[in-house]
Amino acid sequence: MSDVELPPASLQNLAQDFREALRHSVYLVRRLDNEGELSAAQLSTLKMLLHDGVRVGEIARNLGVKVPSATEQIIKLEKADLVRRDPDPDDSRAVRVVLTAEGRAAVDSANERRNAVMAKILVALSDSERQALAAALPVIEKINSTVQN
Amino acid sequence: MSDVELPPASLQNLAQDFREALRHSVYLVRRLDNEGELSAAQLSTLKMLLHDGVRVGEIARNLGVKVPSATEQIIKLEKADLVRRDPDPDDSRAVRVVLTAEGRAAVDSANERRNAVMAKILVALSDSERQALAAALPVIEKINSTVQN
DNA sequence: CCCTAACTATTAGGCTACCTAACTATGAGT
DNA sequence: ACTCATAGTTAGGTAGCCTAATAGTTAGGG
Repeated sequence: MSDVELPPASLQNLAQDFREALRHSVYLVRRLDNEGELSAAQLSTLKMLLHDGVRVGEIARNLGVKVPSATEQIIKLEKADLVRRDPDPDDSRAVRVVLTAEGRAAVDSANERRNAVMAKILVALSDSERQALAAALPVIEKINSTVQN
Repeated sequence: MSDVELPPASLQNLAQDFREALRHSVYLVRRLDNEGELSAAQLSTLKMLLHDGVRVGEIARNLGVKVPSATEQIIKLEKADLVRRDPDPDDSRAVRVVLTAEGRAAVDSANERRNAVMAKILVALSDSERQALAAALPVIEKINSTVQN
């Protein structure tokens, strides 16, 4: 390989360290997940629906899963009366998934519970640590958005 | 609830935003996972073994899973000749899991592949973005370490 | 028009990785 | 030596993802 354009070692290190942090974060997410009445996948799905009337395909795309996986989650949520599947008035192939009142309440409650757990962790950090974290979040989201495919 | 000790709204927001970032990162991790010959769980398990002779219970604890889940992974890795299970000389209930030469090679190769993918993403960031990310990683790891339960 | 190609969603079947409960074997304390 | 705790495995179950196959709908070209 050429030595032009070769990313500096620091980039490799950053990649390594970031990957490691993400790996460990998986355990954190898992922990958070036990905290709730809703699974992570279910909560994520419900969150998509806060803007009413979303199609299955759009949900799948936003969640980074295939359409059948989204359908599966939606069916579970429907059985729990958290969502409803309405026909799309404009396209009868499509389905508009909407939150029920219970669904909306469930999102709020699950969100609060999980935020509380997370806040309890964050409160142990110093101001500068919280600042560093806050400053990095947009970057992380930018990175995440590159995966949107 | 009392209004003393109540965390400021910014803490709630940070918790919210961080959770959201983690949620999206799951998709990134999934993407990275398809990049490798080893699954994330397998690679994580192998990584534990870079310090030779680790017990099953310790692996489980480090991976944040229960012992049977660790056993399951180890058996798969053993079938693939990536690890070996040796009796513990000091405690014959215990098992010392050690990497084989192939296992060590597999870790290195999978790591490189994944780092390369990640580096390709990171190279698109600006210097200050990379700095912000780098500055936050220790904080994130600190947060992660609080979960070690 | 209508026929084909593209698209939306569901169903069917399969895999991985996790869990709990029950078991085996060994170790350690009294 | 008996009991209780500890290390690991086995058995059985669940969630969440996938691909392939299917049904129904739309849209565009002859």
